[in-house]
Amino acid sequence: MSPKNKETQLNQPITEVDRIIHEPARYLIMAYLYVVESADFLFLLRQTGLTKGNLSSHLGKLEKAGYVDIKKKFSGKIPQTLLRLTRDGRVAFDAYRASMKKALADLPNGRK
Amino acid sequence: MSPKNKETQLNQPITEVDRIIHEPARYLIMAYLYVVESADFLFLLRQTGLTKGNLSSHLGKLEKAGYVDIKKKFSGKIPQTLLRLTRDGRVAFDAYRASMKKALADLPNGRK
DNA sequence: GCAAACAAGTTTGTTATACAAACCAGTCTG
DNA sequence: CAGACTGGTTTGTATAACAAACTTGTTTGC
Repeated sequence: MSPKNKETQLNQPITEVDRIIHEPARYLIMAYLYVVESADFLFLLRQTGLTKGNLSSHLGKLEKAGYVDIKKKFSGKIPQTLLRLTRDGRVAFDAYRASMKKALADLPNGRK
Repeated sequence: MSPKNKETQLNQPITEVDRIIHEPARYLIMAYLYVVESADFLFLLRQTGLTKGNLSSHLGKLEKAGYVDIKKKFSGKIPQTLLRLTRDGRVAFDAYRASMKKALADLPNGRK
């Protein structure tokens, strides 16, 4: 009924993973903000390859989660949206990466 | 307009990640099948902590993706559902883990 | 021997999500 | 000054995850 090894019990950090960051598009956005500190909408648009609508809505979610700070300015007469990771965002991103690494590591090998 | 570092260009393996496996519940299911080779529905139910409905539907998706093989038997008079990873499933799982590890590694450090 | 409880799942319904397409306000250009 | 372009936001749709309700059959209590 049960498998041979009744003791099998995996660590399950993956079930508690931060869903906000787990979404690949948002991971990517956060990864960019993580390394560049601050960027504008169009930079992220180009780099991530997302559509504008998508980028906008993911940024909205990240803002709502408190992970990014959105500031709207004018650069001359042109509106410009400036994005940066908040401290919380940086912390959450580090935590996500650590927890995923842990989930991905240490799996017994199983059999072929 | 753009951030200071115009060269910034991350590897973006994360955008091509296998969405079937990326879902934590399914990752967990596959991880169990990966190590135990074969298990029944109730074993997975207990181990994963998913509800029956959820487990059933995730298994359905994994089957449709060709990642798990579902066999229904009777154990005496009691119906029993036997699950195992297919070869494709094992390969995909390995690939997913490799690709996520890569995405999680090598991020420049950014600034505080 | 039949009613109620249980086993092993599946189906259904709700809520949320990702995504692209359409839209919009304002600016620049020929 | 008409049309194209910038820099986005809003809207619509299809999928998804999840829990709750249901189903088919079996076992147990009375």
